[in-house]
Amino acid sequence: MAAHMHKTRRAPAPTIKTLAEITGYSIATISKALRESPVVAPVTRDLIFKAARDVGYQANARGMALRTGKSFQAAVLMPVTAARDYEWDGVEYTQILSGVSQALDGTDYRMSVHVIRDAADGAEAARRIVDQGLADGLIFSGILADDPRIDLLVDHHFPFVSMGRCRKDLDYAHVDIDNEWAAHAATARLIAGGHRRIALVNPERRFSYAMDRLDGFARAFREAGIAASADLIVEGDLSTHFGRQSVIDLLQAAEPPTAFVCINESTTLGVLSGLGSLGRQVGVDVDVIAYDDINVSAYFTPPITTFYQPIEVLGRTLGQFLLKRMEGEDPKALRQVFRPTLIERQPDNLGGRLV
Amino acid sequence: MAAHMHKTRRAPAPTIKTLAEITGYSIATISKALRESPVVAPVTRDLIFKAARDVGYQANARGMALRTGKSFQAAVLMPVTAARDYEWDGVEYTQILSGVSQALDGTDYRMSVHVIRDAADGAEAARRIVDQGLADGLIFSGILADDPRIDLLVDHHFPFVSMGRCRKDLDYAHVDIDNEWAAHAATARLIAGGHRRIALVNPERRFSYAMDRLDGFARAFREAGIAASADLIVEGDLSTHFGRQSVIDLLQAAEPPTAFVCINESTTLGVLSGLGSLGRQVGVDVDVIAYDDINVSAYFTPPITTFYQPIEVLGRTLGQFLLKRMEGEDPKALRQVFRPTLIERQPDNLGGRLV
DNA sequence: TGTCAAAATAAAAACGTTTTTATTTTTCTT
DNA sequence: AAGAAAAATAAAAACGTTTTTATTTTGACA
Repeated sequence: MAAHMHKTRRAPAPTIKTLAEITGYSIATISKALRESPVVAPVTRDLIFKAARDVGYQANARGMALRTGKSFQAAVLMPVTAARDYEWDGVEYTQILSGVSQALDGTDYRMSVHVIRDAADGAEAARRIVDQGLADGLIFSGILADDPRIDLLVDHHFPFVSMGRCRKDLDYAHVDIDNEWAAHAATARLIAGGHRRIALVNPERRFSYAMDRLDGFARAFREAGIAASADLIVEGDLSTHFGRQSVIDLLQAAEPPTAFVCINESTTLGVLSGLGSLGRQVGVDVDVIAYDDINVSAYFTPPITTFYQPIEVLGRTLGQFLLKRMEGEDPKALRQVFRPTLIERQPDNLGGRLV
Repeated sequence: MAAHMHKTRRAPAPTIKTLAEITGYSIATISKALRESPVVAPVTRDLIFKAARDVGYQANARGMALRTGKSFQAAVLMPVTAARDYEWDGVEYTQILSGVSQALDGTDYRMSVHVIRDAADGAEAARRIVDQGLADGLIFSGILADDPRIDLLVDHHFPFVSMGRCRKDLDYAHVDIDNEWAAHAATARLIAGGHRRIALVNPERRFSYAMDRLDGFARAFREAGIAASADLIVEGDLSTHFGRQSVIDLLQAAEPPTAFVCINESTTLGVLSGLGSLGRQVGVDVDVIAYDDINVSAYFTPPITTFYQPIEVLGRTLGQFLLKRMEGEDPKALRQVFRPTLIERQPDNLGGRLV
């Protein structure tokens, strides 16, 4: 029967103009009322709010964006190096994004994610975001000892929060792990357990936190009055592959390590894999202590003692700080350095058992 | 000396108006020229392009957005269930985002990520994105057998690509893993190796792909003319914790399983952890076969035989399909189902060894 | 009750585009 | 060389806001 059922035309979304027609006020008044400007009379404000609720008014983000010059986007740079076969990469970013998103929840800001492949790519992305106003604020990690992004953003007064600190004396908002402290604590623990030949599986030195860890590692030896096993420091990307290969290489040295300090859950898995393939048993032949941010070490075989700091918390703090920065808060007030907590998991009889 | 060094005022970014002034053409012509409209003379087009290049003109996304009604955002719903202590969660999303981002690279679209906590949250996010025009297209996963998001989006003619298929007969763009096939192949392999008591660690049935796997699992038994070990099917979230607990529960049954089919790398790690803690050796006491999308199983101890499909490829396809959908391409033409490839890693002597 | 200040609201401009419509210029035809 | 058609360009309007400026209304005071 119904000859040609044409699609139900959806009513166009109401705008402030709609509200103006409904209430009889001008669009200027509507706008001010909705933004709770004190110049509009309380009674009309309430009236307008009611009308807005009735028709289900939602401010048009594009109109606001054009007028205000803001984008209402909080950008996050997500590093993914993933060459083929290195795909367990950046897995902790899920948690970071989750944390940032939680902080942004209920605000007008959305989270946009920019995947970057390396440091140069990251610098370029930051530049583009600033130049084109792609976002109102920026969050990023993998801070280099001398990071061009930080210089750029500070210079442009662009709101940002970095996860990690660079090694320059600049004022900027940041969240970080106390890497020096953690590396020191881990190393000192192994030294106290009798280890002398301790390997450090570390990121490349251009990363700021790689330096921090080297510092902590060295301090532990210094405080114990022993020469650091500097020849057992390996540096590379944070892949599982790298962890595995490092173990295989290190263990065929003349004086092989009796213990390992690992950088993150990804390399730790690689280290365990390497040890397993060489038939070495963790907690018997060798000790491993790691840093973990996604609480996965409990499931390794065997479970590994770690310094644990849930990275989602950092993500949340990053988001909160960024919101404040975007509102103009002084970056000096927006700094937080977390100390991970030790979680003992091995049947850990570190105390003269080995060596 | 320099008394009061005032900040160098950055020149305002050039607009089409700037270009109009420089070239002497009207803004209408500038706009059309930049968009390569055929109505503008080639010679003036070139002239305008040159001017644009010279002054470093970048189209203002906000102006375009307002005028066109588009947002130039491709939204991705990222599920993060992460209760405390279940934090190795959704780790494959890094790769998905990476893939989507690759596809979007070089286009005008940016990727915005919306974190969702559960199915209801996801439905709400989809609704908000559609209603408020937060994005021009949507990508999401974790498809339910009867997924409200798909109904909503199809109904609104909103461009989207789902990772996974729902169990309703609707036309929509999607990318999927052939879960039925993979579950069948894994189960059949174990049956051929002599296993009869095979456990399936599966997601909850409301997920479409959980059903697909059940189908494949059942088919393998049916084809072998054996009754399926239906009592060994466990269903839960995809956490490592669940994998571990499932093993512990299953192995104290009257007739425990001699093999496990695992759903993803996260549960697999849990299963291995559970087996390890019970002193069972994979490849000796019990066989495990898994599905892996981030290529991490090679590093488990022992390495696990898996059906592997790099999920970044799916991400890339999702992004490519979405672009096409947003350009109006027929969803019927945008479907792809991937079959993972078997990677044998165990010293796998499946062939009458057990049982 | 008339004047003036304060309060409330309205009008208009602007943000940077795209698109529709109008105008001018060029080219072709005869 | 005139006229018409086609090509090229310009003008103007619109997208939905916010903000600045202008106008009207109200209230206080004498």
